[in-house]
Amino acid sequence: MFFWYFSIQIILQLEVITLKDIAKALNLSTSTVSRALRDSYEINEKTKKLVAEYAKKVNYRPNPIALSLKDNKSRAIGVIVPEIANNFFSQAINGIEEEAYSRGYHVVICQSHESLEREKENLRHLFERRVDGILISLSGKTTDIEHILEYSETNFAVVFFDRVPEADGFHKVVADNFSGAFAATEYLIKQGKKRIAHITSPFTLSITKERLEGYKKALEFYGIEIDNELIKHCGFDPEEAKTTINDFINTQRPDAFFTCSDRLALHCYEAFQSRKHEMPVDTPFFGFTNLNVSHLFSPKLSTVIQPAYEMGARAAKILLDQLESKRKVKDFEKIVLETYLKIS
Amino acid sequence: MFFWYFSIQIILQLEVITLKDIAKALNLSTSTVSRALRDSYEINEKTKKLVAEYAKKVNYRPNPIALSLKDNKSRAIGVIVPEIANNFFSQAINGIEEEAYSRGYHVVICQSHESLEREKENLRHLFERRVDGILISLSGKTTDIEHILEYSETNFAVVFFDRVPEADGFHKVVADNFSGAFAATEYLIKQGKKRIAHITSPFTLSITKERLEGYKKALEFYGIEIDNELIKHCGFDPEEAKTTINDFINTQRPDAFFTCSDRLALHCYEAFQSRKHEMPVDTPFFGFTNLNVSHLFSPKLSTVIQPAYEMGARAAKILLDQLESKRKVKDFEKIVLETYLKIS
DNA sequence: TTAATTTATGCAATCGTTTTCAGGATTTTT
DNA sequence: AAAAATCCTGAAAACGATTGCATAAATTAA
Repeated sequence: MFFWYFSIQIILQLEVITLKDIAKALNLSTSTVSRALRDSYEINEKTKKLVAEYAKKVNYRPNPIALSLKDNKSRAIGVIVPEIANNFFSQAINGIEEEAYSRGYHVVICQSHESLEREKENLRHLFERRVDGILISLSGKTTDIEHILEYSETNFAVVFFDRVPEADGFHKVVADNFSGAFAATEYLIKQGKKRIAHITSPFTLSITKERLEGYKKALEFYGIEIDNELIKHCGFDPEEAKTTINDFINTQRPDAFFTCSDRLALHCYEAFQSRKHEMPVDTPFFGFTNLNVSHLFSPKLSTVIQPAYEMGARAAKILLDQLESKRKVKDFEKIVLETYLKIS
Repeated sequence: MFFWYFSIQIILQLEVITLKDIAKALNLSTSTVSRALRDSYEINEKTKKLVAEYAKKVNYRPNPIALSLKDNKSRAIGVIVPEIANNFFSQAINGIEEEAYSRGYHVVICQSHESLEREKENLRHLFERRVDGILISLSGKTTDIEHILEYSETNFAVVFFDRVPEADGFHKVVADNFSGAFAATEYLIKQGKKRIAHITSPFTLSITKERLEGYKKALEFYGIEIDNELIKHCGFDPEEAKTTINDFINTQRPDAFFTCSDRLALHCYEAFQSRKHEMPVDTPFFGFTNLNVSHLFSPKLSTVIQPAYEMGARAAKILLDQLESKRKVKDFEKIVLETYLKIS
């Protein structure tokens, strides 16, 4: 008896109601029901009310797939980031999801794992799945955006964030990498450091150049000569990066570190640990990362924090606004968000 | 001239080809084309070849939305986790995505932010969007699974991972929390510690109970009396947790910490830092976390590592196998994966 | 040669929704 | 009272793919 009641309840809950069901129940046509629900002026108030009440009662929800097919929109957006297991990107994704879900969009997340091939695959995948647009932060191996241009026409809007291409004609949301790097370097200089290492990513990335520029300008501003030997670009292969950094520390003996990413900060720490006895314990580290545990590190890791959540939310907003605007956007925005220092 | 050429190229690339287009071009009907592409025995080999070649030439891809509408499947699965900005979960998601994408499924990720309300919203959202099934790790506030039962009938498979409900009748993939906690506690005991604090989550979570059990059994095994004052359950409000932990350290003066999550480990560290002068520098910390930077902490943080990637991949595999199997699954698996210690 | 069979293809319905067009019923205008 | 305008409503096509059924053509059997 009890079980029977339980089953019935489940079935009622699960029954997926269509327009046709409502039409049949109320002895109307599907078109009338459809119009009534969208509050069309053509439909009698009484009918509207009847339909609305019944729809509510049976918990009617339009089938999003049917809608997608109809108007060739999926109400889903794609996100391509290098790694999800990275605080900066996962925070950015939080921002993206918040904006997207609140506007009724789905978010499909892909990872390029710093590979151009994977990035291309992701793009194809998302395109074939008919997402309405994408948000992308370029992989470390991406040197041009031919593969993105292919898709970036009508119906398929693209917004770049964080790691953006040089080309004009796109919406972009970035952090003020120059100022962040300047401030970090300035801080280290004011600590009395003279041989500040800058360990950074390959030149292909926009952020690399901007941060390097900030580093250099700060040195220049404080009258410290730029020593190119103290600037090290590291690729994405972990083993290679480790060796590079080890050699670097061995030969250069910097008195402070300014690194460009989580990844590189960690490599530096490891190299540092393994030669701890040879180096001052209070060697300051500065990183361009959103690690939320940096203050627990030893030696302390100070960081340039980027407003990751906001970056994601802004980028998503721009994308969705563009998708929902009738006319094609002609003036492309580049939004630059402030960074701030977290001194540990 | 150059520009014109450029535009044409773009248009060719973007043209979305449908069966109808192919049919028209080859003077066949859509049904013939459809059957030819699916290699039906009814179609002449020559026709098949013709169609296949043309389809390839114009880069035909079936519209997944049309397919979804047809057979009432979206080939998308939903994932609900408490937070994405947590190494354990982002690694698990990596595993899920790998498995799902390789089998042609989309993954839609939602965060419950440890809130039952959000978890319900996520479920509704995913259900309305017609995902074929979900993978879920329960929020910290979830005490029963009524809201999931509602959906867990035909066409909507559910697999739990990590934080699972007690109820039978579901697929579950978990870590061996008991053994992990036992091993961690054992390690601390062998370090000569007697007053090992266990800071853990609310009792609602499966992992809380299992880890607590491991902790207790280890103490028991080594003949140390269990002091309930050394076991502290902490809710999810950060401020409250901080105060609780501060008071706890103040009154209990433990000589080692074993925490149940990233979150709690960090709170402990902060409390510890603020009373550093009163406590031994070599106080050992052990955490149940997948933080990949734990060895850089000071004091060192040893961790019980869960095979997050594998957990995600296995859970996804079970879900997809179930979705693709004709008959309804009757025997539910519970997979328990080994943990291992990372001593720092 | 005619009937039976096989082979190859097309028509039309289906999935759930929106929307154009057409028309019946009622009301207003002349 | 007839014509015009207004108000409601429904049939049907469309989105892109699959599939049961019908049928024309070609082949084989009688």
